[in-house]
Amino acid sequence: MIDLKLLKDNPGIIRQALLDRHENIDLDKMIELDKQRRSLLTEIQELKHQRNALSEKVGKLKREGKEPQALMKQAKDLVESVKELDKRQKEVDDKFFEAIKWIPNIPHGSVPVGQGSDDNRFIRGLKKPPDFDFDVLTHWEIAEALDILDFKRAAKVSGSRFILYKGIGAKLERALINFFLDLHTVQHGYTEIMPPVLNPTNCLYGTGQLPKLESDMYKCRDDGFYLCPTAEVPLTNMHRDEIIPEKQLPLYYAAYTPCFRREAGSYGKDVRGIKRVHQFNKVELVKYTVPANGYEEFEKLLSDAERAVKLLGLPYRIMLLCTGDMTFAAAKTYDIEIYAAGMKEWLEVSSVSIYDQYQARRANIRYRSTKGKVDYVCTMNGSGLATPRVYIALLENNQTKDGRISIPQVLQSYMDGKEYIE
RNA sequence: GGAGAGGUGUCCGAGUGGCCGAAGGAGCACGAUUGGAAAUCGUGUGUCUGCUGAGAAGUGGAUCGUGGGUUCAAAUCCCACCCUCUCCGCCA
Repeated sequence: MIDLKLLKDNPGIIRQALLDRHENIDLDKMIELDKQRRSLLTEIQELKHQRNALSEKVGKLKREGKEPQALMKQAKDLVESVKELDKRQKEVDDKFFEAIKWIPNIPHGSVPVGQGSDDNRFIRGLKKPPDFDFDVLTHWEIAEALDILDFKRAAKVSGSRFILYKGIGAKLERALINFFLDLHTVQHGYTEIMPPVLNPTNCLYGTGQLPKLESDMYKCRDDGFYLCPTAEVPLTNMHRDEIIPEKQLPLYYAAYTPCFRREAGSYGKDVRGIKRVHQFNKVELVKYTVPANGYEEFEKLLSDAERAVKLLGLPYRIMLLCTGDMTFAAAKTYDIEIYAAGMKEWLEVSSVSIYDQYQARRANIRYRSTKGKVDYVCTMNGSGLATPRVYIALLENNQTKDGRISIPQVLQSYMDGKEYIE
């Protein structure tokens, strides 16, 4: 949620943000609703004040053993009009708060203004894809030859866009998850969490998936739960409605969870292989910080995720997303992309975003400063990393001329010391 | 799934219709004490929000799990729901 003071005092900033993000939202209507609700509120509060004053007098009279009938009648009449106004106010209020949920976050000043992925800015890493001196295969060709992914049976069990890992292929997936978790918890200081992955509606509003991404999530019919689309949801909602003492900040959390996405609207896109699937594994990193330290911690979070890619020895680059390519709630986002030699494309393996106080306002996560002031925390998160695309890159970049896959050294201890999949 | 107990501020906990935004304690902040600290003593300390104000502040409203209801007046009474704990049942 944006800061409501902005809407009242400085709507120009929001207007510019909407323009930069190419969001078509009727801001004037919201400003008008806000005015309405404020004036109604003032009116109601005045009446309630009168009522309260009368009630107080009634109490006093009774205590003194006097007759309060006249005052009680007066108060009763007042109450009627209060009820009427209350109802109207609630209607306007509901409309207003429903509407402002659709206002996205204000992009940070360092974010380039642009339309889409072509306007993203190269930050660091590899500028050109690496060369191979033989004909490289795609990951689905390699996986089938090595019998480590079973596409047919995945489809039989669950349909298209599902993965069935097999044998040492399954072990490789598990190795990646464990490597990521160990790296971030032992070396980067994150606390490991294993959260529930069925999350109720209010959690998804808290992190900003709802209302906008409703159609991209799986919903349980009978209980209203959503299947967790990213561990960001449980990790950020852990401290919902809390006031955290400043001394406890920053909080670092890392969690492995499966992630579920309907991929609605991507029919026919990336159907081969495991680039775009309905269920995938991801280790997610989430930080809660004091707003003043937000961007410093954000850069550190990025390098924590980057380190995972580096240690795996995969070719990567870091891109700064432009205003048009960022998600709804983010103020700034970096993507880490790995080059997949077989598919010949850059794959997003991590999206690292900072939300400033936007998520915290929605989820009501605050901190008490050492001086006693209460304010919203700053939240941020990033994948560290999402496995399927790392898996793709491993198969496609680490393939050898003779059809084997070399296992990166950091994974070998998780793979019974093996150096190759063959 | 059945039976019972309970949900109050940052935390613990008292409060059964008006003088209760809420005793007491812990914590936290500031000050005194100290060479410094601990301990001790003193003072302060919920949150959200409307209006006025440049601001300091002033003055209102709301808030005791959530939503309704009764009443001039609700933390307190009534109804529904949610959650937690204990016991029983079922079960990986």
